[in-house]
Amino acid sequence: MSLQLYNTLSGRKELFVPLKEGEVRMYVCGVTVYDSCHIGHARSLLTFDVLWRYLKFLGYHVIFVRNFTDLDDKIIQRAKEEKSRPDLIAARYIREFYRDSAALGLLSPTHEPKATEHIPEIISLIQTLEQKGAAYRIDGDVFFSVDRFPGYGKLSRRRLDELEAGARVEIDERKRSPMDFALWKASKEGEPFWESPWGKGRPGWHIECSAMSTKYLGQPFDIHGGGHDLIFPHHENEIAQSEGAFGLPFARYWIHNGFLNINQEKMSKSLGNIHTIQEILERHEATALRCYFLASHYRSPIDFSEQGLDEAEKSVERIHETIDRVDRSVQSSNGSKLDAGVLEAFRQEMGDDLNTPRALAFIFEEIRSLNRMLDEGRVEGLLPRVLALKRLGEVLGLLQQKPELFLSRKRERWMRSQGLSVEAVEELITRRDKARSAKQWSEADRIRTELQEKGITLEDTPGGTIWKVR
RNA sequence: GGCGGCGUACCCAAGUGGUUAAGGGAGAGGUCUGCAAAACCUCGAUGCAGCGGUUCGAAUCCGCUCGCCGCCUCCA
Repeated sequence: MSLQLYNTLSGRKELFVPLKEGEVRMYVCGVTVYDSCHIGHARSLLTFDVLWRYLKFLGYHVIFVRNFTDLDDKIIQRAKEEKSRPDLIAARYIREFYRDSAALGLLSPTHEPKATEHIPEIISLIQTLEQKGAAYRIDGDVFFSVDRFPGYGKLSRRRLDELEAGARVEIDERKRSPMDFALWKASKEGEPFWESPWGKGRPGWHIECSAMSTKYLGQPFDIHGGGHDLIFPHHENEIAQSEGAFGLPFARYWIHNGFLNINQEKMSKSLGNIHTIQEILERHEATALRCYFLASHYRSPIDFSEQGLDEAEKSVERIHETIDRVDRSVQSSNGSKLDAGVLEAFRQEMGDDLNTPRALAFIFEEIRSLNRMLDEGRVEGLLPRVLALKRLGEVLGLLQQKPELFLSRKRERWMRSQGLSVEAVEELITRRDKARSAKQWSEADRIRTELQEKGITLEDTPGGTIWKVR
């Protein structure tokens, strides 16, 4: 089954064919480490985590690079505010990033380069641009000259004259053209700096991605991704730098995830509507957040809501419940094959520009079908389908933990928040069981009601009474 | 001003020319159960912002109108 991906560069879905057969080289813009990551970052991270997992599922060897921007104005600003140092600020938020990343269940990329560790490559790239006449220096600054790159604007579909007409940014009068951007910035007193042919300074924002992507992936490489907001100017500038320097295409497929809004507004510090990943994961399972995002197409904007997250949590719980039910009732035998039809149906949906909502819909159809088989006691042919389903769950990152672990974590969080103890609950259940055996239904129901008021639901199954929260 | 996107049931959300408009959550009825819960079954949009048009046929294409949003500035 083929994979079609929407390429921002062409503005349409294209058949994905990697440059080198069987191998995919992919670069995604990571975060600037000046503050905690929020759920908008989470959406982008999860989008490309799923793309990576899916490419591997298709059998590709994937080299995945995601950078850290560990030096820029915002980090310097933050350091000043805290009377700290930029490198310490960056180190702190990189640590936080790794913690969030683990909590979200992200697979680690092949490489996670930092801008500060690639200064020689950056300097060398700027020198190449200077030699080509695409860059010019003013005092200790070096700028890219957009007029020297005829393709400027091809990614964001803008023309230079339109950009200039609409430019609202305060223009640095020294620049030759208003859209020229900094490749290298002379450092001011007290700012971090590196020695360079242009004096003490530091890289501009865009140049690091050009330097690092090419170092690890070569040029051209297959996929370049990031948030929708990066199309202009960041990715446009990356193209200008890399193609301007080497005269080769830069990245072949440009993939951008849609934005996440809060109450139809962008998340921003000034609006005070930022939800950090950490904050959300205190109240919800990471799997629920993942499922919530997967229920929308990655390019569509999402208007974030906790209600939506609650609904997603219920639906993902159903997947876990079903698989747990299968695990409890069907003898697993080794050597079982994965059901080819299930895998193929999944590829069909995902192959259409990662249509995860449809892939998810298919999974729920399978869930219903499997439950019916179990209800009816028809277990022949069930195992291959369950194994295939588990595989799909892994590719989407939904089934990273065993179902019983998902259920018990949810239970623990509830018990902790309500100040309940497992022993007390199980004691009550034992008493109810005794009452039930004696057919003392009113006493049994009284205990069940008591537990229900504490958010605990009982299920009397043939194998005994099990309990769930909320 | 320029460029782009969106408006589908109570809520979320697929579907971009052709049999009965996915899926999830909520709701109603039923099977099962001591009663429940879970699971399963059934039922929920003669209609896809509105109005015109093209077509044998449109949620899907075209035009207009209304409403909402993003980018053009640091931003996932």
